Amino acid sequence: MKPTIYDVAERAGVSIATVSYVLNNQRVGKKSKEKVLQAMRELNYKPSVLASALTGKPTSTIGFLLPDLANPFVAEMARRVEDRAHERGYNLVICSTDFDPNKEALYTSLLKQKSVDGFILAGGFKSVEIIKELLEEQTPVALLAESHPSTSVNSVKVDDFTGGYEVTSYLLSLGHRRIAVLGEDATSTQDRIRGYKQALMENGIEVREEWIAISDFNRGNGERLVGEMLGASDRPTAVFACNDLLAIDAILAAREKKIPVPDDLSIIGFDNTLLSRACDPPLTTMEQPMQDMCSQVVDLLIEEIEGKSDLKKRIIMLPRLIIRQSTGPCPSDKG
Amino acid sequence: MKPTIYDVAERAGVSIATVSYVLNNQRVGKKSKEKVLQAMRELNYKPSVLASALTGKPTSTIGFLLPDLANPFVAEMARRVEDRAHERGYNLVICSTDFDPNKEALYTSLLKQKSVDGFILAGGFKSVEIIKELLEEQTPVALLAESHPSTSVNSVKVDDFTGGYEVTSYLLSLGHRRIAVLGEDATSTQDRIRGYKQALMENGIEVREEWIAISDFNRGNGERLVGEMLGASDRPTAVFACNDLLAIDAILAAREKKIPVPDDLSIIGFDNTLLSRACDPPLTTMEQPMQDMCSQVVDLLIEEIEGKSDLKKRIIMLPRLIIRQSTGPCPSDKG
DNA sequence: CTGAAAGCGCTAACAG
DNA sequence: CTGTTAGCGCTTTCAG
Repeated sequence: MKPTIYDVAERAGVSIATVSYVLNNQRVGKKSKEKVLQAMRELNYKPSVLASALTGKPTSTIGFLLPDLANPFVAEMARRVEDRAHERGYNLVICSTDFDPNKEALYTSLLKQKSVDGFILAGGFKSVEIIKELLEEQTPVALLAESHPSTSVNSVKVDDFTGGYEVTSYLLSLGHRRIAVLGEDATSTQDRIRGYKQALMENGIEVREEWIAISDFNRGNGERLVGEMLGASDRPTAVFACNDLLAIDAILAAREKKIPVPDDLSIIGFDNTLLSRACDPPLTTMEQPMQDMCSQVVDLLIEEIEGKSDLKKRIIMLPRLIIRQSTGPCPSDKG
Repeated sequence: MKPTIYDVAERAGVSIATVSYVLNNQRVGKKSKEKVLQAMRELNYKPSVLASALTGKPTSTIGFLLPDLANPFVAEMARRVEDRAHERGYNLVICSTDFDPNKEALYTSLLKQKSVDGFILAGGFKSVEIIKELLEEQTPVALLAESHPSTSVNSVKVDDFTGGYEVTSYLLSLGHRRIAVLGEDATSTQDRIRGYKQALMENGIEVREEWIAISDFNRGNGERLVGEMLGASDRPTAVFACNDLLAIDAILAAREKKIPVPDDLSIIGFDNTLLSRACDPPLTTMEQPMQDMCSQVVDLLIEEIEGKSDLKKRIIMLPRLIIRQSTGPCPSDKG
């Protein structure tokens, strides 16, 4: 069997209390301490987190719910969160929710049973009820790339409205007037679209609802949606995709229809994932300062867990336009 | 406070033992059972996994060590593993090791303290000592996309040798004679390269060591390595990249040097990740049957955890060539 | 079929 | 400074 605190105590010739004290660096005489440490080494003793957690100590484990780990953007984010969490001595239990409130409920419940110290909810977390419930139970929570205006909860995100606005303004500055949007059913998308509409309106351009496409989360759906818009005789000259993956869908759709990018169609993404550099043409995209955002949520959550701070914060970062080769001036347009 | 088994017992007017029995559906009288269930519902009682684990029950948590979650291939794999694990009622604690034996040691040790039921070690797990140690301690382990020939451990992987052999044979069949390889420092790469060499030798083609490049794990390094090979006057007409990410590096390098793909340079990847369809040209690549592999490791591990089977298996799956547009006939060659 | 009670490994008063 | 001891929430003999 694995050695327990009793084995260590016996070997060191002290009581288990003393061992426990050195474990938690409390006041312990130098000599006993050395004996205990020695015994621990000899037995290769590792205290059980379970047992200590049962007495009320934290488990140093964070539940991290995200939409879909297979999405490269999400994965990159997860890695950042993981790194910061590990730096601070926490592990991550990761669950993909697929934007499904049932899974959200299931996983939060399960992980609470496993006594995680808190939750990071990323991307498009659907169920506001669950967030409220966690809050009421005093379970530490922090939202990443998401925020619920009406609830008082820690969150870190990019300013999506501004992002959408700037993307659109950039396309407008290139002369585009017929700009489509492709998004997912997430609050971030909605904000980006609001920014998009705002920019259009400020320039006296009519918003055309048929050019606002919301993809569900099945892969390939985005490609089809863009394909349909491009198939129309009166087609857009630019597509604003609400994330890089969708932008790639748009590129594929254009390639399918033999529409050259960026000559006849400009495509702009969002996120600046690794993909955006790798695809062809390299993607013009809005960068989210992921590294920063991720370490911030982790820190925010841990402050709350460790009780160092009980005031909630909402941190909003500004996205930044990265211009590559998927966008260009609007082709001469007789419409 | 959260309700405990005592609260339920009290409310139901039975002893905690009875409650525990219904929790584990043991023999319990129909009436008491109903009362207990009722009480649980009313209190919204959820048993603590910690407490039950402390008595020797499993935690239903698996430690999943992988090289780097930010790598899209790895992330996709993680998602598959996650799905299967969840289906079977397990959660995943995910840790990225960056091929660093120190991290491997750190995380396995930490997670053992947290009483995970077993480990899945994926990709390029470096430290054989750790694997042996886990085995000796009887900690359930399964390797994914990796195997250690000399140790008796559950594993699921693709036949890398055959993969390398077939990739190379395919390039040879297209007329290529000057084939470079780009890999990472992992055992899978070594096997694939062995297959590559074998194919060359069988065709009486000399192996040129300067065309075997091993990238370290810093991004962009692959691109530079390929760039150097392509810069030489006597350059390869095909590149076999040992994974899709490296293949994209190769594409970028070729683009940089204005070498058209596949006309003047064929590039072939490995893994068939989502990326391979998205990049331009779409990548010819060796597909690993990931879905299958991932559910198999999970099942293998869980069988061991649940003690249903104590014989070890090594499952080897065959990769499959997916031909897309990044490969073509060898350009006429005066060499 | 059900209850009393010991114990899982550790923490934290409380005494000494 | 150190030991005794009572839990933490649950499982599991062992009696009844």
